[in-house]
Amino acid sequence: MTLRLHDTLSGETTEFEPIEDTVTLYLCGLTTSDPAHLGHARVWLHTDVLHRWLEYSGYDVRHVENFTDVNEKVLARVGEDGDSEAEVGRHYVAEFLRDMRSLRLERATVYPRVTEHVDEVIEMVETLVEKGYAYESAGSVYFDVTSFDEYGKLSGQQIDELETQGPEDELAEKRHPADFALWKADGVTPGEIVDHQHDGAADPADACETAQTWDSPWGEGRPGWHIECSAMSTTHLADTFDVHVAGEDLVFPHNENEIAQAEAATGEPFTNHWLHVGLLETGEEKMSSSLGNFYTVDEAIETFGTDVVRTYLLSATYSEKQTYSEAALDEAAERFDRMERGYQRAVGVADSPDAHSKSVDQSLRAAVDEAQEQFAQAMDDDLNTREALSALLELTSAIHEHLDAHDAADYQGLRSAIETYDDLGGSVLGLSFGDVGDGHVDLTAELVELILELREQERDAGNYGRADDLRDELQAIGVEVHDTDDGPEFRL
RNA sequence: GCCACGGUGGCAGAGUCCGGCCGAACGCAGCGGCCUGCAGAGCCGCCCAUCCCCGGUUCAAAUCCGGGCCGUGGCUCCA
Repeated sequence: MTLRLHDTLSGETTEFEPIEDTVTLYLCGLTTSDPAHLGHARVWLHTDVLHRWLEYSGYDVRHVENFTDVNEKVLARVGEDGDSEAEVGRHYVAEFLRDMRSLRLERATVYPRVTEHVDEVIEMVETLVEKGYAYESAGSVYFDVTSFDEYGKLSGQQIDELETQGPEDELAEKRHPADFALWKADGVTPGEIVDHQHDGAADPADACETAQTWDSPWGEGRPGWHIECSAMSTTHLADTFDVHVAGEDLVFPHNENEIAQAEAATGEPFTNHWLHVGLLETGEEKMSSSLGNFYTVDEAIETFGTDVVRTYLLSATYSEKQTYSEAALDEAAERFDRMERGYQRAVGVADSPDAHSKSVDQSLRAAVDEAQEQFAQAMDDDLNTREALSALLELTSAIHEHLDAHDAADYQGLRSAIETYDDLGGSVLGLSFGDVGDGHVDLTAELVELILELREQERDAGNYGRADDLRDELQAIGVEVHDTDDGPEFRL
C-alpha cells in the first residue's frame, strides 16, 4: 500500500513518488497582519498530519512554511501591534509560532520570511525580465501573462476572461490588465492601507513612513505579492519539489501566479502535487479575517483544548470544505473523550493484576490488526483522516467489549491496542490520550485518590448525599468521577 | 459574466477516482434494555437516508455518461 494524493493541477489522484529520498513540502503561510483563526489552523493541521504520516511511512521530510511580513495590511496594524511594519511582523510571527506550538504542530524545517529573501526575489525578477516574461514600467516590474503559454492551467482561467489583477492605479502601467506586479516602485501610500485599519492604529501617513523598501535594479521598491512564494520555495527546496499545500482560496491568483513565475524562471515544472485544503465555513460563508466571523486559534485552544481542536479539524477530509459550529466542536469533544477513556481503561487494566500474559482474546487481537489496517488504508487514500479516526474509535469499542466480557484480561492484546493508540493516534494524528499508571503519579492524583477514598467510606456507610456532594465538588474543579465494579476511577 | 468545487439521515460526515461486501461507516442527538444506591462510563438493541432532480449505460449506479436545479468559493488582501 502506498500513499495516493490528489493533485489540483492534473485533477487526478495519483501515487505519491518523491523526487529524492527526502520529501520536499511547501506550504503558503500567513501574512503577519491578523491573528490566526481556525481556518488557518485547518490548513496547518492537515499539513502537519501529512508531514507526520510521511515520516511514519519512513520518509524524511523537508518542510518549508513562509510568513509574508511585507504587506499593506501589516502597515495597517502599525500603532496597534508595533511601531513599524517590521515590528508588527515580528509580533505576529511570534504569535503564529506560539499558536502552532499549542496546536502541537511538528515544526517546519524552515520558516522563511519575505524580509529575509528580497535578494532572491530580485534575482528571480531579473531572470524573468531577461527571459522576456516580465517588463519594467515606471519603476515597477510586471509579469507578462501573454508570454507564458500555460498561464491559467491550475485554475482553468482564460486570460481574456480575467478581470484586472491588482489595484486600479496599476492598470495604466501594464500592457495587459491581467499582468501582475513582481516588484512595486517606491513605498506605500496612505490610501493603500486606510481600508484595512482598525481602531487604535496609527495615522496612515505615519504608518506608511515605516514601510520597508529595498534598492533594486529598478530603483527603490518592494516585492510584489506572489513572487515571494516562488522565490522562497525554490530557494529552500528545489526548482521542482514534491508537494505544495495551500488553502483553496489561493488557487487563483496566488498559486496560478506562483507557477507562472517559477516555471518561467527555472524552465522546470514547479511542483508534482498541488494539495488544496477546503475552506472552513460558518454555515453561510467562509471564516475569514476580513469578514470578522472567526474563532482565533488562541480562543479555540483556550475553550476546547488542543486534542479536541485537532480531533475536530481532522474529522473532515482536507480536500472538502468543513462547516464550523459549536455543536461540531462538542461532537469532536465526545469523540476524543471516548477514545481517551478507552485508552485509559486499557492502560489501567494492563497494569493491574487482572491482566495475564497467558490470556488470549482473538477478537481483541483481530480488532487491533483491523484498526491498524483500516487506519493505514485511510491515510494512504489521499489522507482520509475521518476514516482514520473511525479506525481508532472502533478499536475503542473492541477494548470495552473485551474488558466487559472477560475477567482475565489479555495483557498482550491490550498492550498492542495501547501501542496502536500511541503510534497512530499519538505520533500520526498528534493526539495525546494522557497517561495513567506509568508510575509517575503526581500530587494532584494522590489528593484525588485520597478524596475518593473518603467518599467510598461515606458510600459504604450509606451516606450517599455526602458521597454525591463530593463527586459534584470534584466535577466542579474538573475531576470526572466514574464508579466501576473495581472502585471509583477518575479523569482530570 | 467567467472559472472551480460541492449537493448523502435530526446534526456532523465517510463512501464517488477503480459500479456489486452501501441492505450506506465512525460519531453526536433520540428511544428501549443490561449494569448501578443514584449518576456517569460501558455493553446490547432500535430509530433516523426517495444518496438534489430527470434521462441514459449496465445483470448491477450514491458511485459512470448527458441535461437541469441549488449552494459555496475564486476572478480584490485572504489558509
